[in-house]
Amino acid sequence: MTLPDLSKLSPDHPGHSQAVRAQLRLREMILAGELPAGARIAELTLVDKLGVSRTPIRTALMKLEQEGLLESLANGGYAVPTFTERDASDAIELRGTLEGLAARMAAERGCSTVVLNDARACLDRIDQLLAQDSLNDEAFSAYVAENEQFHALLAEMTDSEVVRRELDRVIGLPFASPSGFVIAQANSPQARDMLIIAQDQHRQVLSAIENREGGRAEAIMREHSRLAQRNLSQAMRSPDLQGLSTVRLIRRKR
Amino acid sequence: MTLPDLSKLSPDHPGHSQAVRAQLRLREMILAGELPAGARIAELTLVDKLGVSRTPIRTALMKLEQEGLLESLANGGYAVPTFTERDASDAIELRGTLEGLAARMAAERGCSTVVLNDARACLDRIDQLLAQDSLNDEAFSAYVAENEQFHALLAEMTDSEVVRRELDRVIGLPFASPSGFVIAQANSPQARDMLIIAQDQHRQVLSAIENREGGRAEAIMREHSRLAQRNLSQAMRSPDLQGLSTVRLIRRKR
DNA sequence: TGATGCATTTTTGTATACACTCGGTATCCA
DNA sequence: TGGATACCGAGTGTATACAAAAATGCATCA
Repeated sequence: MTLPDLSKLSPDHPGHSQAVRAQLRLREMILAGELPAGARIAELTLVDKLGVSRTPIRTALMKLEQEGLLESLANGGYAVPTFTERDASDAIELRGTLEGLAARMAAERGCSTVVLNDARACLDRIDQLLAQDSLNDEAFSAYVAENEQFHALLAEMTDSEVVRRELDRVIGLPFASPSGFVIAQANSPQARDMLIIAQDQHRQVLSAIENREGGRAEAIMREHSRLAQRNLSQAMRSPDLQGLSTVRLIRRKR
Repeated sequence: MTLPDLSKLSPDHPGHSQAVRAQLRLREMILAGELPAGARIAELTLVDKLGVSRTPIRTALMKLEQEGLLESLANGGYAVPTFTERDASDAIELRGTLEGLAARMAAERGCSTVVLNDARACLDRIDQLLAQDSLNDEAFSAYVAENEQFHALLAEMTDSEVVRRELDRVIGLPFASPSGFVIAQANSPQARDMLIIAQDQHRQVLSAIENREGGRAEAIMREHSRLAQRNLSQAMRSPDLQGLSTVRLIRRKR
């Protein structure tokens, strides 16, 4: 499979403020490896590279630090952190734990039928996508979108602003995204099988929530995140996936 | 018991940057209820109140938003959010879940003997404090400090930067602090008993970690957070604690 | 009387100049 | 030659002026 084209160079993200545009551009630059990992990032160099003044750049840097894509240095300033495979693994485990909490809370407290219906519809669409025995790039992108949608709906089901916010935040962490590494094995022999398993877990967690089985719902979501762990480990070991932007950020052995 | 004096008005927090000082001052103002909940906060009014320019105020506002003490409005600007008792409860549950994760990871992966020794020493100091049958204010403050220290050490035990950062963040959330509501029942009849129970859980989780009993460690920390839930519920129902800054932020019924 | 459009004002977004701190280097003195 | 000090530059912290956008109020018209 040809990897999806991630080379939207310098998209201007119109309609946003300078600060947001700077944030988006910077994120792309970091993910693309354009900024040397570990090296200090001077605001003034970014003024040249991005063509905006220091003020929006400063806000963008602060936002990216809170996203975990930059680390703040002792004497002010920021640097691109170096990530280990373990960092990525921990981020996934963290997400799994919080999604487990969300699922349990949804089950115990109950959640509105409208969200449940949305979730069911979302899973139906995934079923349709998986009906074909091999996924083309287009179907695969659609799967990724629907998958993230389902996980977002799960966060909504908690009916807790605190948990929802935190879950959104953690999903935004580097490597923690629910579909961060599924791309790693897009149409390999086992690829579709993995997606089938994931989808079954989706169905099961939804049924657990509907039946008010809190413990079961939590356990399923935790186990569900192990799929991402497997994908991560596979991506790290597959030579032809080393070019992947997400994978490239991870340094083997600190 | 006389409630601890929280009226350090306008401390200048020397040695910090203007931005940090503004952040600290603003936090105090919010906790003290000086800023009307729900109302929009204009930067210019803060320029007058704090005597610094807009730039450090902006950074302070962003930091406080990420702390959960401010919410950002759709068209820019910030407002003091209104919290419900359920928000506070959710924050505590969230902390319990993450501390459970931390304890389990510490148990499963093992952690350095130095941190374990620090933790043991910390618990010994708590034991000493609890040896007296009634705690004066001083001893009580010391307890709060040691308690937070133990929880901080727990975060360190994970040996995972990702989880440690997230846990630190969640502990900073409004109402989520491990000793957020213990103050609520400082020297009531059951007060010391509660602390005794909490301390026993501290001991048990440490032993679980040492014995590599991940599941047990996790369960203990989750249950441990229920003590905070009980304190919260008690604080909300006790009329003479309504003046407490932490409690005052919570609106009954949204 | 109600709604709509415009003008005014308030508030945030952006650019930039200045201040201050921290490293590095070169120079001077012992 | 070694060490200490002074100077210089790079970079962040802060203040402020200006631009743009949004909210407000008023007046006018249907």
